[in-house]
Amino acid sequence: MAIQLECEKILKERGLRITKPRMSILEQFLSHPNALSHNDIEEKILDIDRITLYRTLKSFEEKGVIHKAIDGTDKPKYALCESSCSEHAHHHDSHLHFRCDDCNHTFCIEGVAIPAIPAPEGYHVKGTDIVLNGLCKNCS
Amino acid sequence: MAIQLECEKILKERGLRITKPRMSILEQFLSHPNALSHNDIEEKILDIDRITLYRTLKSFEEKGVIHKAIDGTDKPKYALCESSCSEHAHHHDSHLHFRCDDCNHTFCIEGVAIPAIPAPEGYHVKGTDIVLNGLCKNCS
DNA sequence: TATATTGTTGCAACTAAGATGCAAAAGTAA
DNA sequence: TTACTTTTGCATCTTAGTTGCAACAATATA
Ligand SMILES: [Mn+2]
Ligand SMILES: [Mn+2]
Ligand SMILES: [Zn+2]
Ligand SMILES: [Zn+2]
Repeated sequence: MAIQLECEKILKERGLRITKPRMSILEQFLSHPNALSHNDIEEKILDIDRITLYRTLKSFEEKGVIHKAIDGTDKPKYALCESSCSEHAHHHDSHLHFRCDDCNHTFCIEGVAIPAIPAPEGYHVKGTDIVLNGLCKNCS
Repeated sequence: MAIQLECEKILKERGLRITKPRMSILEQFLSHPNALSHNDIEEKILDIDRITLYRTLKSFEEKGVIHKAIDGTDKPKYALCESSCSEHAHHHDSHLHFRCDDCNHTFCIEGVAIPAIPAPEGYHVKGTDIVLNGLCKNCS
């Protein structure tokens, strides 16, 4: 499917109006395999206000279009959600993230089972986030 | 051992001069079981310049006194290192962190083995960070 | 296809986080 | 006590993120 059409489809499905900034931002996510920071996007789309970008990322996250990819750095990064995610629930509890030491890109890794970590004495575990680091496919 | 003496000992061991700000900051780490953010410390020690705090945290980290505790939030938190850590190497690769959903405190968890995560196809894994969340001992 | 309605954008203005240069002050060793 | 070196605190700057608001754009519906 053409990338434009796919963007429109996603925005419509999540009840977001189709606007120029949203289309270009979403296009960035669809055309990059790695998670993107606010800054990454700002550098790629020059004709967009940074406040709009903040707000777009926030509403994308709220509507289940993107999710924060925890990668151990201080700069938040965002990545596309699975199509099953919605305003009400994100459904990728069990995927992990990989940060490349060389290119510094962060990737969502689907299809690797998250092991159950034995709960430390006295703690009640509800969730597990795993961040791997090392060399990505390109940098190996 | 008196807490003052312990602070002095740690600073001397790591080749850091004993100064008033360093003593009070280190005292905070020794007297709290949870990881502390810049802000946590600033609120507790009122007579210290925030720039000095930034620089102290940085040199503590460089000298192996504290380490960054990855906890999935955007605010960096720091926790005491094991005594085996040094300027040249941190030796707590294999401990994990727990963030409490209720009190928002982050704890280092020693003594829970970090499982080997199967490496995703094409990636070369060098390290694993695990962050658990749920309820801590106090909040359970 | 024009209009009403509502959501979105971009700007200004603000707050918070963090870094750097530098002179004065403090710690250490002789 | 002095000489040497590190550390501190201040001023200043940069970057990150938030909020209020008027103008504007997207959609619905007549
Ligand atoms: Mn992800
Ligand atoms: Mn730790
Ligand atoms: Zn890479
Ligand atoms: Zn708690």
